[in-house]
Amino acid sequence: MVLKIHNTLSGTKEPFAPVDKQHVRVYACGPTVYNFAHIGNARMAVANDLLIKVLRTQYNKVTYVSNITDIDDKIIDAAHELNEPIQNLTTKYTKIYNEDMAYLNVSLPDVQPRATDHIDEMIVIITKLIKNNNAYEKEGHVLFHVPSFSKYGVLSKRNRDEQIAGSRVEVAPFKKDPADFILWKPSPDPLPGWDSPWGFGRPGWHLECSAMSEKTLGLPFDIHSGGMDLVFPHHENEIAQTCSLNKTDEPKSFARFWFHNGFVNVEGEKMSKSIGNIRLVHDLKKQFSGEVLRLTLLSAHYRQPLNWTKEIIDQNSKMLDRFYRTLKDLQSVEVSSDSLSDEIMESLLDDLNTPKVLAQLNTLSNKLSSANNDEKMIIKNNLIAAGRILGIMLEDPDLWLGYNQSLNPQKEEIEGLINQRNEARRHKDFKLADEIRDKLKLKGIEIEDTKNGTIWRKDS
RNA sequence: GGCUCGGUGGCAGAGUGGUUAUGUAGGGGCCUGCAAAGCCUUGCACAGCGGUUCGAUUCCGCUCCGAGCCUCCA
Repeated sequence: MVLKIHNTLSGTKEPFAPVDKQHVRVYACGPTVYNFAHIGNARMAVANDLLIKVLRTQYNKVTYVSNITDIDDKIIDAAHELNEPIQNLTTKYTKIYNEDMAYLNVSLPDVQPRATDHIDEMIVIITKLIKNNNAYEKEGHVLFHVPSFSKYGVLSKRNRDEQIAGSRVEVAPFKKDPADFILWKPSPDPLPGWDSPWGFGRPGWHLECSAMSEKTLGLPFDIHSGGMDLVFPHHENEIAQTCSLNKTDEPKSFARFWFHNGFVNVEGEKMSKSIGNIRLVHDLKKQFSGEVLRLTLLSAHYRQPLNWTKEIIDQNSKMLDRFYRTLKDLQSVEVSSDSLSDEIMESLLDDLNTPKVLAQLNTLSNKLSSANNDEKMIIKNNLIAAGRILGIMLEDPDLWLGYNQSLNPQKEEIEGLINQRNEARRHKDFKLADEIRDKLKLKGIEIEDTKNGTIWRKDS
């Protein structure tokens, strides 16, 4: 079985082969920390987390780097508005980002470099780019000269001249070419900055990833990832910088695979501040469990757009409950291995086809009622093994489903009522029995009469 | 205007040149005093028009529709 990944560079699904089989290296463009993470940020984190977990089933050593952008004009603006020091803001939101992602069962990257810790490296890169005639200084700015890189546009498959024709971008007067982008810009007082050969200033956004990816992983590395929208211009510019720096026009000398996840829409519309429909993980946490949110993110293929609605959250919540119920029914079954069936593994390896995996798990789960012991073991093994990679079904089934409320403060009262009801049922006083059941229902308690007696759970 | 990617059943969402995706919602039934949970069963589909083919939802072309990017953006 071979892992296949859609490579934006070729526009096709390709068999994955690492540069170094002993050490797979992945870099994902992480968040700009000036606010709470939204569900779109989460999709990127979850997609990459899944990619890494799948890679780890195939390779012994995988290093996952995902940066924190902690210097940026949006951050400066936010800090100014809140009248808060920039560092307080970025430290705070970095911490919250990591907490929110942990809630979604996203593992922390192996390395999480910060842009502001790599200013020196960036200055070195700029100096070299100027020396190589790929960049120039003008009015305190340093710009990358796009025509100096012949392969500009390979990733996003854009023809520069055609773009410019229909472009509505206002071109800064100091640009030699309209497509030239900023490597360094001046920071007039009181804006934050660093001393450089071009004066006090701060780096352009694209530069940090070129600096940090090379420093943390070395070149070329295997997979460079991020959200769809980063393809142009961010990743295109990174390619131009890093390749020019190393005097090559071969994009694969930077990263072999480019992995991009699709967008999350909300109720059919793009998330945006003006519409006011941004869904923050911070808020969703109050209403939904991490596993439900994560499963919902995985319910569509990572490259497809995902329409975030209450309905799909509910659907996935039900699916997850069913999986847990299957696991509950299998509690007494011993697991002998933790291996995933070839079929399901194949789906994961096929460009992370999570909807297909979920369908397979459902099919498997549906076989429970007619399964013999061996088959039950297989069902359980697969659910658990798949859950570990997908980041779901990690809780205790009884607790998840609301059973086993030994710590519920109303436990005695509830069980008292259940005893009263069963007493009434014995006397065939079904009117009273149903009244008691309704009363429990109002308390959020659902009861089930099984052949082993009445059991109860907290209704979610 | 340019580039890219899509249009699958009420909804969500995979996939395939000829055979049930799967979930959810709906219909019918079993179980139950009635429920709950579970089980069984059953509708409902591949945007349109051409072409290739013995056969296309699947390949090709065109049309229509939608989304993203071209400007900060996950």
